[in-house]
Amino acid sequence: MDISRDIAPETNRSLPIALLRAREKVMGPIRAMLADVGVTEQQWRVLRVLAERGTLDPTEIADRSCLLMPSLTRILQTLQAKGLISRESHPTDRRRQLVSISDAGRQLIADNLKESQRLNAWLRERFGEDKLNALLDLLNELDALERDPKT
Amino acid sequence: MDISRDIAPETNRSLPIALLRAREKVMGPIRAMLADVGVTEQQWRVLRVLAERGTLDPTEIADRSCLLMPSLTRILQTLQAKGLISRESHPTDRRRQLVSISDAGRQLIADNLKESQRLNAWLRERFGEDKLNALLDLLNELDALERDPKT
DNA sequence: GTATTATATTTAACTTGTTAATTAAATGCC
DNA sequence: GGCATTTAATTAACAAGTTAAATATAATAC
Repeated sequence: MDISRDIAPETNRSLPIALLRAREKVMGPIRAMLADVGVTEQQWRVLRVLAERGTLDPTEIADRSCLLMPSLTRILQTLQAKGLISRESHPTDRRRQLVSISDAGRQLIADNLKESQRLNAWLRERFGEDKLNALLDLLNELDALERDPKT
Repeated sequence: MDISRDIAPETNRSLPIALLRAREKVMGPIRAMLADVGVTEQQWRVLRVLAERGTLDPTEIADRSCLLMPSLTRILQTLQAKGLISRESHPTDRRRQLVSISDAGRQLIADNLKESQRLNAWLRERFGEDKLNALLDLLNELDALERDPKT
């Protein structure tokens, strides 16, 4: 019973693995940069979303930064303890919160924005602008597929 | 000081986020399938690598399944406790181990292979064979870039 | 042969991912 | 109003990701 020939794609033809490897390739240098500042990749994502969109409630932050709520809960606690965000309760709906980035948070982003852009530029140059755009288009298109493969 | 205009790509143009979302789209159904069997996505990757390549040492398993050694250590312990793999020490190098999939492990793969292939087929059909291949090519090409953007 | 260096694996400590359960507040229905 | 139903956020429990340090064995240098 040799199962090896029945097994689906080789790892470099396996989409999940290929996505994982590609992500690691791109994130490695960014993680290294952030480690020097003492924030994780996920904390950085949250800060950037808040800097981009302003005050948001946790549900929208989770959506935009691709984090699940339980993870976000912990991350917001950490960021607040570090003084990088502030939270207040929603004026009319007491279940919700309003989260804002602090001046220190904005400063942290400003301090690392240039290096972040440099890494992006390196990728664009090394990989090619056209290929990068093609890749992003394909990924977004994939993400836009309807959800349920059972139907 | 409005930082929002300086901030790099929108999230749907951010490669790390796009890779994350795409991966979640692809892995969601697979994870659901595996949850029914009681193995995680990572445990499934390890089992498949062992089924494909036969007996391997942990270092090579880690490389092929895209796991870091500390994670793999824990996963191998779990898989052994479940009786899905067996381990013996290397005959000449006592630092190393030799890991093999067990009959139960092979059976688990056999039991889920068809559904796994069905999910792959769904993706190929829904997304398009050509696009899928183009995506895999781009991802592999990205992964093949030299590592260090500092140079 | 012994000391040094390198390699394979594990452990530790902390953060996040994931699913399920819980709490608290709002909404809808009668 | 009172009660079931939704919704926002948190907590709990366990698996995995990540970095650094520890352990054990091999290989190398002298």
